[in-house]
Amino acid sequence: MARPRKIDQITESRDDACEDRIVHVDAVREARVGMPSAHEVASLSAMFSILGDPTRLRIIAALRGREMCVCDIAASVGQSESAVSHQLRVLREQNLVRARKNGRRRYYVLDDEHVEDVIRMALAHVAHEDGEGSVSE
Amino acid sequence: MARPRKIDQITESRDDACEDRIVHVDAVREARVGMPSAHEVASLSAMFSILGDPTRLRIIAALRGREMCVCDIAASVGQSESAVSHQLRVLREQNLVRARKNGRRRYYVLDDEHVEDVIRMALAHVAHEDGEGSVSE
DNA sequence: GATACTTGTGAATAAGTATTCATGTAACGG
DNA sequence: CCGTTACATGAATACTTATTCACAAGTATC
Repeated sequence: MARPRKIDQITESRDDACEDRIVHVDAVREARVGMPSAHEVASLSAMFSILGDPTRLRIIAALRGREMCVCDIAASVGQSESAVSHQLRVLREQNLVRARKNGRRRYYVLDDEHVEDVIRMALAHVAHEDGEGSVSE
Repeated sequence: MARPRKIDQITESRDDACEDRIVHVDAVREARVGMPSAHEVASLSAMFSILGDPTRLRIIAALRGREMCVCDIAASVGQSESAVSHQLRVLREQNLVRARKNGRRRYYVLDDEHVEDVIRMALAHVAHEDGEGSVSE
């Protein structure tokens, strides 16, 4: 009925808490052993959440191999400069982009070489899915 | 002040719309050329959104190399079976997991070899970030 | 068939979030 | 200075979403 909490609490592995019902004890144990740490899960989900927004994804895509000022980014992704600026702050806080100041412009560049790899791999994934025809069914 | 729309409209590239101000015309053109298609952006962001939830991420992590029934997944990720069932439906609809029915149990497996790769790469990224000490500052 | 068990699902709801508007601030030009 | 440009930021708000509760549906067991 409610939604009491979201983050911060579920990052616990609950090894000590009551485990409602377990059918395959060994499978659960293995799953728990192989489970990324709470910190890793938090970092990963934070990163994926950031990439999960179309505007941010476009911003990152636009910045591949290029530095751009805010208004050009806005034009590239088709959003207002204010909206882009808000999202750039999110990306900045996660160290995904970095800004260089030149006059009154601010030129943004990607600050994370791994993110490009992840997106490239995910793009390949999407292309493969489409080719296989198993994307939306 | 408002937030009139979110998806479905911003997926347009707006090549025809008014582009507020453009400083570096060539950079914007290049960015637009290199921009993934609206369909790709939508698919990518949908996939990243799914991975952006800690519970779903844990579910996927638990299912790596293993098939599990719902109650064991719930015990592994530390959530109620209902919550897990809801999330499994999301994962099912995106063809990330697949269910096998056996008696009254339902055994889930990963249905996407690429997702594991993406997560593995992202994990490496997080580990690297931590080592560099540039994750939360 | 009745009952217990496992999972799916719908409604409710609280928390989260992305955009817009308005405004602030720094940099440059007059 | 004063206005303009380029960007940042705070508040407002509409939209999204993850969990919980209650219950339904299917299955095995008695």
